[in-house]
Amino acid sequence: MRECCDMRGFLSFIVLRLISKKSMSGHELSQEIKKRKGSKPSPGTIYPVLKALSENGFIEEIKDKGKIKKYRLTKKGKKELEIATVKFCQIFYDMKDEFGRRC
Amino acid sequence: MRECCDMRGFLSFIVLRLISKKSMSGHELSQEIKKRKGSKPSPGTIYPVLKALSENGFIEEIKDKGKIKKYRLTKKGKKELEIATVKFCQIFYDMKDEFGRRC
DNA sequence: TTTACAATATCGCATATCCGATAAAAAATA
DNA sequence: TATTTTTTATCGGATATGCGATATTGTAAA
Repeated sequence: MRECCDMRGFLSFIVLRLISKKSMSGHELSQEIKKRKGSKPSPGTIYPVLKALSENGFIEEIKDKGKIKKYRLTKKGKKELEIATVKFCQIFYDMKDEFGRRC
Repeated sequence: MRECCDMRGFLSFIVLRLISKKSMSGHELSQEIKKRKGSKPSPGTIYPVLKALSENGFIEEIKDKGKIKKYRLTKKGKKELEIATVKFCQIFYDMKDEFGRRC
């Protein structure tokens, strides 16, 4: 075991959540994720995730020329995020207390 | 993509959390996880996880008569859970609001 | 004791996740 | 425009995660 509870997985979920609040580029996402997780996802991690989310119609590019490509949620993506959030809350409902204590 | 955000991973974390509240057997854990996630982990999933956690000294058996083994956290396991919980809160700190709204 | 059942254990397989290296493209700067 | 830097894209490989099938073990019931 590499490390118990290294919080793998959930990267798509985190990305959807971050984008839902503010349109972001791959690079910005990487930086925000580094802030939270401590480690920055490698380019080989983040871009394939964005590609997959894109291909599945959950996010879409907004690119005005001269600027870095950013992503925003689609309608489908919003639905997906809502579903995932509900699931998350069901699974971790008792983390509420932890958050209350720690944040 | 199987499904975006299917909440894979985190099984060890969930197990540690559940056991931290109440000593449980593999079977009980499966049932509680089914309640939360909707799907029950297969025996081929849950028992290897318990074995790994055990071998790493995070949990230990309390065997009261019978074949039903229950597990409890060790001191090392408590530390590990604390570390993981802090990390979790850092990554998902803004889920606090969601919990507030939904639970 | 024999049978039936429930809980646990293990195996092989499929897929997902993530990384590092490398390349390409775009933007910024000179 | 030419050059450098930043950002994005892709590929191969390593490891993790989880499933289903099967076997084992222990318990209770017949």
